[in-house]
Amino acid sequence: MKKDCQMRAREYIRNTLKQIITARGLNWPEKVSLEPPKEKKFGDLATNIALVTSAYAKQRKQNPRQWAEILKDELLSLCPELEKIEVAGPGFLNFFFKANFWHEVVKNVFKQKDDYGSSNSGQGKKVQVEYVSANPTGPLHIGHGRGAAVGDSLTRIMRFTGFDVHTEYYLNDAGRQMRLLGQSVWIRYQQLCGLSVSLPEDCYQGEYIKDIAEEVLNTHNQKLLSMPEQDAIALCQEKAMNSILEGIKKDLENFRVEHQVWFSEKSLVEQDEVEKTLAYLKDKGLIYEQDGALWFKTTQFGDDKDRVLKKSDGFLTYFASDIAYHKNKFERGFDLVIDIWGADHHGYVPRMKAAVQALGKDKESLQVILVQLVNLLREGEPVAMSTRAGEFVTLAEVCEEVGVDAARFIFLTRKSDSHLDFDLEVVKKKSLDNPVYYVQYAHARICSLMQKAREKNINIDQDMDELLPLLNTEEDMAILKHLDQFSDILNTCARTLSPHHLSYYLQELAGLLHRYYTVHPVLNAESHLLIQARIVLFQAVAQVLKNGLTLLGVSAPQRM
RNA sequence: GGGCAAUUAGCUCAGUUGGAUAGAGCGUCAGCCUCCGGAGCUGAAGGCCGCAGGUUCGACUCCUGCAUUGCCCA
Repeated sequence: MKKDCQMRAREYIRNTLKQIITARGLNWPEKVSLEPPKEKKFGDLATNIALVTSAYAKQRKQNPRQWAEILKDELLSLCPELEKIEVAGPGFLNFFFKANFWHEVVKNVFKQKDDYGSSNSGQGKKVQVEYVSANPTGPLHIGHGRGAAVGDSLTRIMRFTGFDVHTEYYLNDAGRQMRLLGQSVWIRYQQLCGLSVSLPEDCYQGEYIKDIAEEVLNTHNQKLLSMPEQDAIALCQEKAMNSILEGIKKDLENFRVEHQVWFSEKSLVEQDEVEKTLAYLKDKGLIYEQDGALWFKTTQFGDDKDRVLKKSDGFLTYFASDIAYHKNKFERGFDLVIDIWGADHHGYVPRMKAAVQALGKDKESLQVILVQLVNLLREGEPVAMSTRAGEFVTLAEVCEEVGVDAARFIFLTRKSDSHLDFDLEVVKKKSLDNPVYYVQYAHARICSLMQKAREKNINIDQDMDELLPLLNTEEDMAILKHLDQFSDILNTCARTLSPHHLSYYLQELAGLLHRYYTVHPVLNAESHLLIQARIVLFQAVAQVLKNGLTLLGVSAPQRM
């Protein structure tokens, strides 16, 4: 995969700079920056090299600016691709490239099409992303949706940037919660059969429990009443889990989220993997017994206190099976394991990292992304949400009301770590309160223009090398340079495990397009060549918008 | 009582290896339709980046303390 022009530019300058620096007996400083500056008046690329090496200049009785002037002259004589270099501020060097350098980006977009922006930065590194993993005790709510969007988009981006990503959903199908679920359905079932039993407070209260009980009644009539209670509860439990799981899978599919593997906690227990893991840790001398319980010395790896793996009543803790699960993950050969958790589980991170180290892995090979809980509002007023009381708005209901595109885009327009107010009325609004429409509109607008061009029989019959030089206005350059940064942004998203940078990039690109559109006529441009040149530019923008939206899991509509 | 995070414009939020005059949208105010989609564009006003110290050529960014908020654990 080719490096993009931005990177090529950077390499180009860096190599030459390095020559100049080392020829003077200086080392290449680690802290040097060579990046596109925020403001375009500072050039296409800027470096602080003269500041970072100011000690050298001081020795020779020069201030950083004088030193920068010397570097400038040498660079200009060595770099024909440069239009000019300016020395600015305390001693920054600002580089300006020639226009034809930026025209190349359009060719690259057309060459690579749906692959434009992709790279091999990940070098095929084997990565697992485990996300959502909600207990199958009720429908997904909006908080799960946020984790789903982040996990899915991150997966798409990392695959696009050269990682070998595998997705997984961990199914907690073996604990107290599941027994409670069976219990809840069993009681509702008995009530439907006319028995006067009441639902204990710690049971699941939601309406969906009644629906499941009714399904049980429909298939089995009153047969369960004559069964041993344990069997009846077990039957209810299985029925409930399957029914809820089916709903979860449907909701995720509707949300455009795919898990390749559904990993059962129960299977770990049944295949003795938890016991084997305990034995493994015991072998390493990391386990001791106290007060009738088994403890894991997580403090050896930086946790604040040791943790219980098996309680005095003989039951294994969730932590025990989680360690077994992560052991299993690493045995499957993943170089990097990414867990996406609700932020309320943050206290769990140190002990899980401790476990990973006890398994002989670097603690960095587990990355936990914490997703803050979502605050659901309607016109600024909080919407009551309590799983226990069964009052909550499900993800499916939210998607129904605001649309999958809008919901996903909102989730992916904030860093996952920060609190999110999700106001149904705002997200529903088709205005800039909700930038998804702004970006999609840019794409639809281009498509509509292209349609019109076809109707007018306008064809591209000229060579690119004839057309591209006509893209020479300030607005042209702004778009070209922005298109060129696409793969950089994707690499940033992958490196920092945060897809939201892409969302901001797309909003900026859409903004540049809308601005261009009002300033420059396309199909009504003054010459036939100019019309073609601008069509080509617009097609390139549409392609990048589409690539970016696809990576967010948001549609790129032709019409709106 | 400990721990983790957050605190940036009236509101919602970006700012990820420490860089130049801290950005965007909404909202407010003022403009742009004989012309390709006005779900758009242009401009203005709006800031002690929670507070106080420290590190250095330079701090919204890193360190320490404090305040407020949220969550987790006892």
